[in-house]
Amino acid sequence: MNNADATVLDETVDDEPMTRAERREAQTVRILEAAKACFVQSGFQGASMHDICRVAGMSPGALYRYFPSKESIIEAIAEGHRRRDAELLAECLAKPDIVEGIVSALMTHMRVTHENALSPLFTEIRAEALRNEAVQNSCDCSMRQVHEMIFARISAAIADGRINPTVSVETLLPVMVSIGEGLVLNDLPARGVNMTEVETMVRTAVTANLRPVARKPE
Amino acid sequence: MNNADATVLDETVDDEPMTRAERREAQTVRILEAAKACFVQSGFQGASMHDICRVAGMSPGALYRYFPSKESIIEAIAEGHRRRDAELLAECLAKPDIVEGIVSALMTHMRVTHENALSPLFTEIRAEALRNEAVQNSCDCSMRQVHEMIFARISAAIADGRINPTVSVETLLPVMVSIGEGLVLNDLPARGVNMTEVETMVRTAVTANLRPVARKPE
DNA sequence: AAAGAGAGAACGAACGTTCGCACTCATGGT
DNA sequence: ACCATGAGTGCGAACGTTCGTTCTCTCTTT
Repeated sequence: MNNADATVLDETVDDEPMTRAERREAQTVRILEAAKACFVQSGFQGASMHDICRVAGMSPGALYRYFPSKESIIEAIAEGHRRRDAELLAECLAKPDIVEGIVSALMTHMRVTHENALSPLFTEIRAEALRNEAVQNSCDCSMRQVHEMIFARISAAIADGRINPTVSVETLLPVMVSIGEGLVLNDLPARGVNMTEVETMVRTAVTANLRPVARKPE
Repeated sequence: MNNADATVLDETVDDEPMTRAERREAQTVRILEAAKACFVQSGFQGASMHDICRVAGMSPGALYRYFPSKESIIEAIAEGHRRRDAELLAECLAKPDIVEGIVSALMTHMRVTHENALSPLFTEIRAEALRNEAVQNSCDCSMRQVHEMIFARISAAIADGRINPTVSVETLLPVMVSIGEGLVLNDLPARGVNMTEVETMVRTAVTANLRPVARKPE
């Protein structure tokens, strides 16, 4: 937080009165958004509570009514991140064709991350997970969910003879997830890479490794 | 640096006398190794100079004779990392077959990173690059070198008709580098993933996207 | 004697957090 | 319909701690 962006988060001026609970929820979101902005700019350890207070437009005393510590804010952000990721993935994997499901999961993840400029936050969370146990658990949980979802679909496809992968599922899964992480972290759209071509590459790679078996129409 | 590992870096007891320059070099290395250990455990921002001093077995006054600031230590580490990566890559890419060159570059990078437990440090450097300009430059420089090396080889192979890639080189490069980063960051060997199978997957994916053209023996 | 290397107390700044106090507002007894 | 009440909310100074760094002094080497 080097620069003096004392400008506060967009002050949504709504005259309509809020209940206590509504206001509380709104303030919580406000703090989390401010914290995300600060963490992206300075890192979890580099951003100070005073920074977050300034961006959120409230005093330390007020902020501490909503979160008991800096760490609890970090955990809330990591957890929110995890939840959204899981939802997104489940949606994409719902496609009937498994290759298309995986390709769309990868591409959508990249697109959404880029559109919301989440790649730095993701990088930060990944580093923090190395030493913060709560964040670590959040990441592990996320990873486990992803694995379970894809594992179920791939195992079924293998059993049905719809695909004939080059290697075992135990290898297939972590490698594909790692590749996805690499693609997301690098924020290729921001670097002007042609996303249509990326999709071609991804589809080619996934297809080559899953080796879908041609099925005759019933 | 929560735990009280006052134990100092392995005190290499060498009785043979050293020249001033030799001792200076040895102390510099000693500090860098201590710093790496602290940074891996607590992050660049989380590790304190006192932590580094304790692990290096010297006082703050002594340490500051070698590095003018904490940031200069971080920069030295990032730069050293970059240099070693570039050397390693150049070595692997020297293989005559371009597919095998890329595959071995990826696999070697993963193996070396795992053997030296560098994945956490790499994660840390990547996060720090988001806000530290010097580290950012170091990473950019590394990335540029990698791109140039692979670009030269791929372009030549295309011009010779030895490969016929699915997409343009401009997409091929960043995607392959991103995938490599994802694989390295995730430290698959540490998670018990079968590296032979990983190699199969990587080779399949690279081959499918580069599409080497079969050549008749001359 | 001059310069290099090391020790460790000490510095000001900044950190996460707490405290005391003022204000707001939903609520229930009248 | 009213206002007394108490919990909810906000402020900002202040706390104790820890941070990166500096200083002064003492040895060691040339």
